[in-house]
This record gives sequence, C-alpha cells and structure tokens, in this order.
Amino acid sequence: MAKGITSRSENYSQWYNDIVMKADLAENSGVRGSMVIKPYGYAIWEKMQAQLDKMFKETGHENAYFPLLIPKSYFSKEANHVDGFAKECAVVTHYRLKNGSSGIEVDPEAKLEEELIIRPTSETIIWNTYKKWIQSYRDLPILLNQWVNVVRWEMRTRLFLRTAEFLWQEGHTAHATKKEAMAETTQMINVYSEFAQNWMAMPVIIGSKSESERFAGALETLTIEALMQDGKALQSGTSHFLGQNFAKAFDVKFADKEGKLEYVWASSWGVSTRLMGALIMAHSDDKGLVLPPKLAPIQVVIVPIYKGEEQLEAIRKVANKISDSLRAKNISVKFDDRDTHRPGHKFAEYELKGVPVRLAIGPKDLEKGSVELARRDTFEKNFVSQENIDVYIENLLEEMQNSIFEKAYKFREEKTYKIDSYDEFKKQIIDNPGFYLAHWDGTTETEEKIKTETKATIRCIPLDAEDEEGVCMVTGKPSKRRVIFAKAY
RNA sequence: CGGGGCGUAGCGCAGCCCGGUUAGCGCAUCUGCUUUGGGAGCAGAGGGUCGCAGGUUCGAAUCCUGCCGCCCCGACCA
Repeated sequence: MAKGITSRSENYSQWYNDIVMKADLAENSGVRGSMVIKPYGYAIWEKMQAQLDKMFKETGHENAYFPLLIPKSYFSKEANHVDGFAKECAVVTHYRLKNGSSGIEVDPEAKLEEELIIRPTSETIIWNTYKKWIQSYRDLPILLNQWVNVVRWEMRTRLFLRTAEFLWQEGHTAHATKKEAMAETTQMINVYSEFAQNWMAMPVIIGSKSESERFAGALETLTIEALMQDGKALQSGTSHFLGQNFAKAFDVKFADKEGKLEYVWASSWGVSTRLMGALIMAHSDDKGLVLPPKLAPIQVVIVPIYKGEEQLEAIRKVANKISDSLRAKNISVKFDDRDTHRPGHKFAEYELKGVPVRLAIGPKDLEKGSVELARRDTFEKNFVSQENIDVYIENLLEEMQNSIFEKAYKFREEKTYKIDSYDEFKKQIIDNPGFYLAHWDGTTETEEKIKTETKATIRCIPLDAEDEEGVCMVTGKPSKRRVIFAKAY
C-alpha cells in the first residue's frame, strides 16, 4: 500500500495532488496559483523541452527572446485579443518601493506613465517587433520560437494543469501567403501530436476548435486533445492560424514580387508545463507516477541489498559494471547506495517517482550472477542474468514505452462512444465520462446550450473524421460529420 | 466575486462547544544500539509569537470584534 497516496477511485483530484507532491514534482508557493517546480519535476520538463526544441529546429525554427513586460497600449490593437486576455492580466503600475509608516510600501511618486502588462502571451510585442523586421517578401518567412514564462491571473488554479504563472514555448511565424501560414499551423500541430504520442506515450486527437473555443485573435485553432483517466479531456497543445489579424493590428506589410504591399500572414503555437499534468494523469497509478522511459530522468535505478561494508563493495562492483554498460547505450542510471534507507523504502520511493526499471542486487545475485529486475508499469519482477543486461534493458525500455502508449490508447478507445440521442448523452456524460462523438449543427447557440446543460464542450472537430451525414443530436438540423464532446480540464 | 471550510512544531492533526498548572498526538528530525531480498525496532532528545490586532476576564489556543491568509465548490481559462 502506497503511503499517503489517495486512490483514484476514492478521490481523483486528491490522487493527482498526492502524486505531484509525493513524487517531488512541485509544490505551492506563497503566491496563490504560483508553484515551485522541484528538481525532479523540472528534470522531466527539461527532457520534454529538449525533445520539442529539437523538433522545432528540425522544422526550421530558431529561438529568440522577447521581453516579459508589454506596454498596455499594445493590447488594445487587436480587438478579439484584448477581449480574450484583459480579464486575466497582471499589471505593473510602479517601479519603486519605499519605507513607509507601516513598513515597505509602494512609492506613489514612482507611478509609471504607461502601465506594463506581464505577458499572458507574446503576439502583441512580437508583431510590434516584426513590423520593424519585415519590408519585403525577402524578409519572409520568419520562424521563431521562445521558451519563457507567462502569467494569466486565473481564478482557480491547480498544480501544472492551471497555474497563474507557467512555463511554455510560443512559436510565432510570419509568412508571405495564406497557404504557407496554414501549412505552418498544420505542421506544428503535427509536431505536437508526434511528441505527445511518441515521447509522452499519450494518444491524442488532432482537430480544429469550434469558434467559441478558438484562441483570441485566431481564425483557426488546431488542438491536440487527450483523454485522462477520469474521463475528462485535456487540451494539450494548440496551433493557431492568425490570418492577417495581427499584421493589420500592428501594420505589418511587405512588398511582394510585383512590388505590391500586402499584409503578412501569421501563425502561433504553444505547449506549456500543463503537459506535465497530462503526463501524470495519462499513465500514473495508485502507487505513484508512471513515466514513459523516453521522458524519465532516471531510467534505471540499482538498489543494493547488503549486510556490511564488504558485501556493499562487492555489489558496487557489479552495479558499476552494469551502469557503465547502460550509460554506453545512453540509458540513465542511478545507483542508490544510501545507507540511511533500507531497500524496501527505496523500492517504494522509486515506484512513487515512476522510475521505469529497478534492479536489486543482493548476496543471492552475487552468487548466481543475476539481478532482480522489476518494471514499473506492470510490477512484473524476475531474475535476469547480469550477462548482456544492457541489451535486455535497452529492449525492455522500448517495449515499455510502447506498452504504456498501448494501454492509454486502449483506454481511450474504450471511453470513446458514438451517440445520437441528446437525452442519452446527458445521462452518459455524467455516469460515464469520456469522448462522445456526436452530430452538431455547427452553431454557437447549440454548443452553448449543451455546455450549460451538461458542462460538456466541443473538444474538437477531428481533422481525420470521415464525412457522415447525420442530424444534430440537439436540434435535428443536418450535420456532415461528428465532433468530439467531453468534459474538459 | 458568491457559497462552504480551515489557520495550533517542518508536515498532518487533536484540544476550543463547557476558559484554569508545564498545549498534546502521529509522521519527520537528531543521538545511540540492533537491523537491511518491500516503506525497520527499541531507548532517549530537540523543536510552539496556538494566523494578526484589539476586547472581556484574576486567568484566553479556548469567549467577543475586526483584519489577514489558505483550501474546496461555482463563474474565467493553456
């Protein structure tokens, strides 16, 4: 029995919190909604970052950095964009403190002429900059990304899933044609999908957002949607086709080959530390975190079981040899020879932290030339030979990566239903949450009605959905394809 | 911002209703010995502005007033 982890069936959100805390991923800070990401949690994020960054660069993008503080006036330039973000902006109004009667206070003398907004996203400051960079079609495309923190003053926050300050990357591209900007938007949602599925072992559905769920200022929002173990959907990454909205707002024009002035076409795309939440909820169990091997900071841990210094030394020799052979294959290993904790404690701890493979080496193994190998995802344990164990583990990690994906995929398939009756839908979405494929008449009113009555929203209109003639489950009006409804985080 | 709950040791809590010696318990920490193939045992030790400010009282963690903070549920959202 895991010490102090609430089971999923008992209280899912408590289970989630317990994992985050007990696996040492993050904790709340003194500021509501702002979290401290602890070393182990940050190590996972770094692995995600490294891979995504590589994929961005492989698709021709470069990294840059734009400032944290954005003049308030920039926000008023794109009407939809302001509407979307105005309610959740942190605003800097002063630049100095002083000693007052009741301690340190804001110096009223030091009021800013123009207030500064702490970026909730960077379209405005970036397009203000692009204006200076773009004159001709020869300056295009611009393909930039930045890894930064942003602040959105959310009313209710949850570790990783929704925090007031979060880490993310935001890509911002500028193109000469609509076609190219659209292609970029699609390319990047595919990059996210590939990352989610191949690295996070998390199946996702690619789709476009309905108008009401679209990014503020976008003409089209593509999304990857994943299903969590409680049957709720998590939007895990988005890629936006911004049309010429920001170019118009910031007056960014370029001369095309004929010398005609045209507005620039844009895309933006991002994933955040919310992916950590997705990773946790997609795979973990009542014993703790389950990590796909490709994102595990420690892939193999070796726990010695010994009596006395002499035996530990003998085990250390074997452990070092195994570690060296694994590291030669780029597999991360930790030999935990702490004398302050007993083996059982360590076993539980590494299960909690989701280390994929655990080796235990004791006197029996020294005799037999074996090790005890336990895999985190299935809890299977067996004794394997020390001979060629590096090859064995290399294959095993790959198998686990696949098997974790398969499990999540199977779960999603089991929780995906076609539904045609609205009455049935209302009942099922509560009793048996999951992805519901239903016909919808395409109107915001119907979408709104469903949201009010069931709390379910349209997660996306899947890109690969087959055409299927049908009628809207609410209004009976004609529909050409099914969309995905679910309750969402 | 509306509804509910809670602030007592690093963490989790009891005590408060019904005021009364030195404010307890579990986990964690420290020391020592024994232990080590699934979260060790025993013995001892350290650690508190009882959220803050007033008030009532001979006496306040406990009663009263005000303030602050946090958590949960809703509206908002990656």
